[in-house]
Amino acid sequence: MSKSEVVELRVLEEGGVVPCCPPITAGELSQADAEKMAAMFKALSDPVRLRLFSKVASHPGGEACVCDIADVGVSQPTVSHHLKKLREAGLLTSERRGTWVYYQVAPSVVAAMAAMLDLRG
Amino acid sequence: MSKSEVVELRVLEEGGVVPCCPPITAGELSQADAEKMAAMFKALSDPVRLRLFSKVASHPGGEACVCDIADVGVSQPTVSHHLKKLREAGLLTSERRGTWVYYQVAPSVVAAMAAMLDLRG
DNA sequence: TCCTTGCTTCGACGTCTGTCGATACAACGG
DNA sequence: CCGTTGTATCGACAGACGTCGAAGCAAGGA
Repeated sequence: MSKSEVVELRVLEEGGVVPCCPPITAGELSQADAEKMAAMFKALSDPVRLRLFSKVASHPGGEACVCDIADVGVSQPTVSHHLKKLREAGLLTSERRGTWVYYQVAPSVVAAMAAMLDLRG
Repeated sequence: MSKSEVVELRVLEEGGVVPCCPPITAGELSQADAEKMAAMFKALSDPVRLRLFSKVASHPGGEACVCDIADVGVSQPTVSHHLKKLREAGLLTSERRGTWVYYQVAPSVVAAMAAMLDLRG
């Protein structure tokens, strides 16, 4: 990474899904699209984050309390750090309910990835 | 990353496609699967690499000479460095023909990504 | 009001990464 | 041969990243 700017991935706009980027095989990516896609892939480029994401995604109801998914082999502050990264990338959303914080997969995230990979069928 | 091991992504075996990992939403990822998938996403987590990959993928014939794709805003050694990373991740293959080196998208890479995202049609 | 539990933030640390210029290597043409 | 052009490797450096323990904040119970 040469820049330290935060590139936020917009896969959701109010009212519906907005594809974040053109398919990766459809032509040369613009600088801006490349940065958006890279931010998304980067968020998934760590084994711990991937496991956290898949734990949330596969949890009944599509959401999970931090305490349900925290057992991924690193300390609790590190789990929190990775969940924050996933939040910032727009892949997860979080909500406090009483004592616990619940994480959900942001809607249409997987569909947005599918669009990038040109798998709209 | 805490470890420095090289995790090689095997999307191709002799004779056919072998899905690298289970779908990301199908259940909790094993440590090993998470590392393989992370390696693939990591290779695509840089804007320069993403642009190089898309240039190769969208080039007529599915392959491109380095000289055709090298204009991505960084120096020639840096381009070479990124192409090497994409090769090591199993996303691109390369072949020297005379003076020039041609890069191709490794077959079934995109399909392997689709399997991860559970988009099997 | 205190203590306990769940989660986040802070500060520090070693390691990995992207970048470059310089240099080396490969293939070809004179 | 030697020079030229295309590509890869080397060595160095600044910045980003993953990790941890310590400390902070939020919510609820005694």
